[in-house]
Amino acid sequence: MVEAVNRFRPGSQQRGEDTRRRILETAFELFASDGFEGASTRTLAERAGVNLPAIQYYFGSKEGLYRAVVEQITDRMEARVAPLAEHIRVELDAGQPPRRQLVAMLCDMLDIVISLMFDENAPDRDSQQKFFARIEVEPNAATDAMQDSMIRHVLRPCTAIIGRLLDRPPDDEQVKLRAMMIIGQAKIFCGWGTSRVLHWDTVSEARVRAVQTVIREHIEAIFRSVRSS
Amino acid sequence: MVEAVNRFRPGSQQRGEDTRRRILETAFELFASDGFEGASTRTLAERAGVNLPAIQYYFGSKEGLYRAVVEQITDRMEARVAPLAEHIRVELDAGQPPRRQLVAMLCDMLDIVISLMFDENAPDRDSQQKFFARIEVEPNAATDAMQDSMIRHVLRPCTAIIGRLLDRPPDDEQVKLRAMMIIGQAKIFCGWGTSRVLHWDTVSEARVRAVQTVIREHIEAIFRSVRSS
DNA sequence: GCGAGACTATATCGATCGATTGACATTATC
DNA sequence: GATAATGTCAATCGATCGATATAGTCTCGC
Repeated sequence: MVEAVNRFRPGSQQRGEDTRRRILETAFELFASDGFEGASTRTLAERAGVNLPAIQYYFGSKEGLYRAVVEQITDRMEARVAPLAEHIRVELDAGQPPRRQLVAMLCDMLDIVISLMFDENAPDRDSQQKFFARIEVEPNAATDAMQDSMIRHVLRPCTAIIGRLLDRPPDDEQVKLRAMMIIGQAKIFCGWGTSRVLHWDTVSEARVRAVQTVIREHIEAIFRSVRSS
Repeated sequence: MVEAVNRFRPGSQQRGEDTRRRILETAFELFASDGFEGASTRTLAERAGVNLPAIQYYFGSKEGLYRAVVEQITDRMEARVAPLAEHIRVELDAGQPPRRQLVAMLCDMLDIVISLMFDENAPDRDSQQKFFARIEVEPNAATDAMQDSMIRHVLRPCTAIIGRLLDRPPDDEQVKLRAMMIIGQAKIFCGWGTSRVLHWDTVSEARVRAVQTVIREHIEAIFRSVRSS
């Protein structure tokens, strides 16, 4: 079987590009609120204003569309985190930074995570939070890759820093525990945080800074008390 | 239409009681791993070793079964938390406890939450964690009630204590933020915690205590540094 | 302006879902 | 042991799902 040279490329023209983007945006919102199985391709097509076969046309299958959504979020997350992750790696490789700098880098990382949760002036902030909560309960090849990316770009730099702060290897169990707990302080806002407890219908920049300030205080307090044993 | 006086009661006899319990257990595991829409009544009936109509017979509908599962978990959670929640309420009503006692009570509450996540020697610990993560993304009349229960029995006592520690009203935004973050340190273990980062295939009692010890240190460190402003 | 490729529309397929029917088996009660 | 209540069973219904077949429209290069 000879493969055709000029394969057709969905979304290569103007009209198709718009349609493809519209499907992707709607799928992001619908998958976030209803999940992969809960979101039907029919309501998705209707809400996006496209035909039912358009999903198969542009993304191959419903699963392919889900993959595309996850990869988009993963890329967005990596783009925001990667620079700091690289900076941390370089600083730690250069030697032993002073304690104050280690804590500062850890706080900077959590700042970015917080700003990711409350993605400023993004209309899909709510979907973003819901989707982050969903990857915990929808095991998948795509979501697994996203989790790996988050572990590599967020958790691993944190454990590296905390390992230095506690004078323990990065894969030490206590180091991993503390890293997870500190990240958990930010991750809690993916769930019933903003909607049910805090009644934040609008997320102002001041509120995001408030969250970042509090988590900074917690981190600094923790590593002012907890030192290498 | 006259209502019959002697309504039939599914599960009132020995055999039916066993069947009912078997369905409930299997539903707990299946809903936890596959979600409400992902879990089909057919695979559920097959795995529980019962017929397909047995679900409607004992629980009215699939949704009724889901409700029963959620209520069972909610009751289990309330039974573990309620005594301490009441103790905290009484102590705070009596006056202003010393700072040390406030922190101790907060740590005790988190101890219980941790032990709930890692429900010792329970065969369904994995399902428990998954289900706790699911209620964040599966809005429902039943899950909403469970969230309300968790807010009332866990979050509210924590905010009450933290309000005293910071000399602020319990509904102060900074108080609620700190309470959520502290609980988030425990809640993080519902997700990719035990399985992907820590590679805990078995959860020993020592590991649970390790988590409790670390979170105690964090709480004590936070309120050693952060005081009323 | 015409033909090829890019894109959209209608109708429908097979599979699976939750729920129901109606008959049968078991158990309790008198 | 007869009768009614309780529990189980195979068969099937209508609805909805994801995917496809097929035909039509639009756009751009020549």
